Amino acid sequence: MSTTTTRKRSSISDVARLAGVSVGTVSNVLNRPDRVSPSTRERVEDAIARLQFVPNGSARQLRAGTITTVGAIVLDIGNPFFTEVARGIEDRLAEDDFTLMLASSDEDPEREARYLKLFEEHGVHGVLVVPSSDDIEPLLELRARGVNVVLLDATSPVPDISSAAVNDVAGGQLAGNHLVAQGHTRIAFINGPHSIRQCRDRHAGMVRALESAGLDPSTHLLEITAPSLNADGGEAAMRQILATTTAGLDRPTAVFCVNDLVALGVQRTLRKEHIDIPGELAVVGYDDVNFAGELAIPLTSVRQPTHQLGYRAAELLLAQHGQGDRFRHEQVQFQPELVVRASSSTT
Amino acid sequence: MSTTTTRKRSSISDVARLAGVSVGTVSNVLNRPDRVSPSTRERVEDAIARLQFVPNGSARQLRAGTITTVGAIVLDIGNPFFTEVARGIEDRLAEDDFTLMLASSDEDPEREARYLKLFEEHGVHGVLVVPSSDDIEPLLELRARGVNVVLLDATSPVPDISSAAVNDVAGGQLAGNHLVAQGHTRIAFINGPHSIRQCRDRHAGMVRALESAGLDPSTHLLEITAPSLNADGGEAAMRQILATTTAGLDRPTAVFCVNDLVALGVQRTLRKEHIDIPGELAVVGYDDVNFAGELAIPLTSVRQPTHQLGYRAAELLLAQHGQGDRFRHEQVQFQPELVVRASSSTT
DNA sequence: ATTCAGGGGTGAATCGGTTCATTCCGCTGT
DNA sequence: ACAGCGGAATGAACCGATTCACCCCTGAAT
Repeated sequence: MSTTTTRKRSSISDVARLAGVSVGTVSNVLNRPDRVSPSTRERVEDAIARLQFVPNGSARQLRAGTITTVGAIVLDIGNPFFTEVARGIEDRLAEDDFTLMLASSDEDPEREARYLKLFEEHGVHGVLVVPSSDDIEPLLELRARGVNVVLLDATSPVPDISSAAVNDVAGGQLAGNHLVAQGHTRIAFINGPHSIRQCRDRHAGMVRALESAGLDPSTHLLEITAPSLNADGGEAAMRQILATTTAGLDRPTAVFCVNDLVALGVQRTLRKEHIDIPGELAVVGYDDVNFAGELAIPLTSVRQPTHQLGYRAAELLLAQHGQGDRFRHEQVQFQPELVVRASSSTT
Repeated sequence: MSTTTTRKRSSISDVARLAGVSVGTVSNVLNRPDRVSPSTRERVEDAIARLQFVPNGSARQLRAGTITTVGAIVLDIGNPFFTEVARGIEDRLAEDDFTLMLASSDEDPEREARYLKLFEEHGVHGVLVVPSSDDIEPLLELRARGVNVVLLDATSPVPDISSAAVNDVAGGQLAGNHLVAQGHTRIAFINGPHSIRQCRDRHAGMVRALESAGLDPSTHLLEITAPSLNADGGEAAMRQILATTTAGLDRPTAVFCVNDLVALGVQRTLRKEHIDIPGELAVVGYDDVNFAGELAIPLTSVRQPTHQLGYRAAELLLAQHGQGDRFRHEQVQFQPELVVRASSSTT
């Protein structure tokens, strides 16, 4: 049983004293054991064990500079899409013995900035960021200060920064084409703020789909901004649509949701209101999260290669190691894929 | 536009030189602005801005000791239960301007140990841990070395460590009583390894429910260990049950799943195999995650106060601040609640 | 015997902040 | 004119590791 008293952390010099060697030797035991004779090494290791010595990471890092931690900031940790991406990141990092620190910005640039500062102050090797706004200037500055930066689920507007993303315009277009093909001409889009690129792009894709079908978006597309990008936000937005439109008249016959959590809220609302899916209202989501296929009405959704996205982004980050300005940055883009299920298909 | 060259981080003495003051003054501007005359303060702030100075967290922490970061280690970041708990933690921490570093142990004690070490080396203020095994000795040692520790979703076996948990025996019992009341006498339990307390306790609760109904668990309860505690694990376990039992004979008429992700996998499997829920097989999950009520067959589940759990745990951690050994530790326990839906109810 | 090589170990300098005893300076009161 | 005072600024010591120039010693080579 360990003691219950809180004693001060012991330092490398405590170990050195107890083992009867110099601090330099202890440091060598820690970092280059082969440079130390077996007998002294054992003495030192004994002392380490006896004192329960744990090296002070701050001191080590202060002197040595580099470190094997990377930070990641995603928009919403409650969204399975992002946790799957995080899993992909972790898997790639683990291959090089790096560890991940995960944080959620909740789409708030201020929170994002706070975490970036935290990461930078602690000297992470790099950061993977899903930007919560278009202003990537802070990220460029961060990079200029020596922190590797890779944009995640975003495409870099400048060539000298790497990014991994999924084509969201194509995703929106897939959804739009599908709905149009199903004969819908009044479509609602429950979206997030256009300050978020993903939202803007998916909207653009939807617009493009309508236009290429000869439908004027300004009359055939109704965009609603959800108060939050989760199930509750979806419910609120759906209720707003129901409250401001009349069935059979101006009410949309299909609703496209910016993600599956929103779609979940929409389905919940429609069930409570006894509105038939897809008969009265077709529903399409985005992300194809794990439960999408098992919902009361299995959800049509746009699938993204989540794990791959995270994995590749981490790879881009690790590749920059030590390359400095010489590194050839890459903008990787994956393609989404439509998974059609009962929520939008009349057959 | 920022420059594209990677320059070295500037330090406090660079700022001091540029502003024409001493390093001490710069430090004061940073930490106690009121001790500095407005004119010098402005000069220093100018210099900071011009150099894009970001204080080195390692150095600061090395000298100052304390810090406002806490670490949390959960079993599976892909499980909405844990992300909701994390949200609760974050909310409480934010009130005191602390920030959260989140990590996932994947139920692997070794990964847990790695993250604990990482957190300790970086001198976090404390850690919240969902233990991946019963051996909390490492955590006690960690505490003895001065890191505050609170057990999350676990009850401390020793009185001098705080914890916040939900009564899992009661949860298992709720599920068991319900299934028995519905007339089931052959029940399968898709569980995780008993090295995880939650799994053990839920099992104990189920056993207790059967016994109090006069049913011998050894013949009426079939426990299967899922290879992983997610949808894929649930699917594998369910297929194993189907492969080793015969409908109408020894096949269970109800299956209790250790969490909702597993239940999701079970539902998926049963749908593919055209087995009716709850007619041929009733399904009960655990956690009542956001999508539980919207599944094809709405899922009966044991609800836990996730947000509250995280919030309270964080509170317990923050309360220990500076109290040292004098602190009166607390073992908080919440009660779960059964939410009955169509997946287990014949009415 | 002398030189040399090199393994093993030493300890002071260093990283970039915080802290605090000390100095500096301008102003008031007598 | 001078002691006294207090706000502002200084700069050296310190936190705990890493690093590296240097020393010691033993055994091999000349």
